[in-house]
Amino acid sequence: MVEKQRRRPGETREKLMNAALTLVGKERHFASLGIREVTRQAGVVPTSFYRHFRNMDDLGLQLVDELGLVLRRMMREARANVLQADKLIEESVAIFISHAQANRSFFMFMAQGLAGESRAVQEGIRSEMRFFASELANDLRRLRLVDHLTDQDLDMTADLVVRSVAFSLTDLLGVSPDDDYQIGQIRKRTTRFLQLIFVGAANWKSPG
Amino acid sequence: MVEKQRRRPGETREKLMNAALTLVGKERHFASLGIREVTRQAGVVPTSFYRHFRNMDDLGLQLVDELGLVLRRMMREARANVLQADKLIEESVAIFISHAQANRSFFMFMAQGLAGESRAVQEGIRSEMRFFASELANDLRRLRLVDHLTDQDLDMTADLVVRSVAFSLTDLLGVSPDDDYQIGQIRKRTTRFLQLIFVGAANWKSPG
DNA sequence: CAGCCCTGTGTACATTCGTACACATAAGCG
DNA sequence: CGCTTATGTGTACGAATGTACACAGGGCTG
Repeated sequence: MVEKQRRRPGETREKLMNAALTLVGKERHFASLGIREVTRQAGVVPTSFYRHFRNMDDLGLQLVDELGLVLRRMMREARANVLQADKLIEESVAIFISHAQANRSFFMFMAQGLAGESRAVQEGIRSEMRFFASELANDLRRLRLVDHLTDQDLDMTADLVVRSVAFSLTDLLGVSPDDDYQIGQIRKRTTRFLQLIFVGAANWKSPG
Repeated sequence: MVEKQRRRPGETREKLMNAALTLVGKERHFASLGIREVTRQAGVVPTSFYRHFRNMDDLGLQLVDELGLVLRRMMREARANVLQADKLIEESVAIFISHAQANRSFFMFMAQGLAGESRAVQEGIRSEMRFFASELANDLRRLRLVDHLTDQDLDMTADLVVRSVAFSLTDLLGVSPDDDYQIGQIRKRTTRFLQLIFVGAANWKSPG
């Protein structure tokens, strides 16, 4: 009797994933979310959840996949906008921060997941970061800014860069999105971190 | 009628805090722990919880305080054992890893708390890290290894070091405590990160 | 058009949760 | 000794949770 029109396929699934992200965006930790809570936020009946996910961990894994897309978009934009090596670091950090602001919940989920309770999610996020670092290493190789480094040392440098930026996430997500002053401070600090790392790379001599 | 002998004061409180840590050590996330769960693990009736803590966040805050003690102990040991600057980094990293292994649950709690859901716990852990970084900066100043840096740049360097080491935590806590090979890899990688940072610091010229 | 699958709903239930309350015992203190 | 305070236990209950099951309707394929 209740008339339901057919919605776009996968709509509820999206609603559920967005609901989880929304809750994460509201200071809630993903590990503490429940199925009922998420479906409530999504405006859907609890049992609908099982049509798309086996449990919350499963939903988390699918969020990691989407996170990968977000990161790739960010990488593409950075590649397009950072043309000359001059302001490379400043611009990259700025792009990162702007993406982190625009996808706050996603990045919160990422920061949480690094020490989350699902081993699979943890490994998924770690893997995304590794991929990101290896792409960064490729870009650096291509730009020939640090020509004297071995591949291995370049990988290490890229890894350290990605970690430092990722850690800045926890700073960024700890302040209000409107607090431009604090965000500017974080941007400056992150930039200096990366500059310090690159100075290190420029003067690095492989051990042995 | 049930005869209870008086235990050491604060014993139950310790049991509860240890119970929470134990659960965190078992891949559980602190944010997902419940009062009943913790009291069950502690072998105590649920209502006892309220004799010592207002809620789980409160317990978390008190754990942060204890975490401070653990960190201070580690710092003291590092200061005592790292006498000559020669192997400073290697030894410090080794001491860190050994402490992280010995207090695995504590450090897991710390890694989780950085992106946890209680703002107060988050801020507490961040504050411990700031303190740690400032102590490290003092030590570096005292050792006069990086004499040309301004105080501000030295603080930045120490901050980056602490962050890098903290991030290594998530690596470390992701592998089995018995997997000596992987742990060795993490130790080497962390060591090289710090070396890279110090090379950067040694060649750093303050902007402006 | 008939049938099936996919997706969403409603109901149901045992389990778990947080917490309130009353009570018991031991310690400290006058 | 008697009183207060701190700490622990037992019972209780309303609310929330995960999930099982039966059902409904639209879309696709035959």
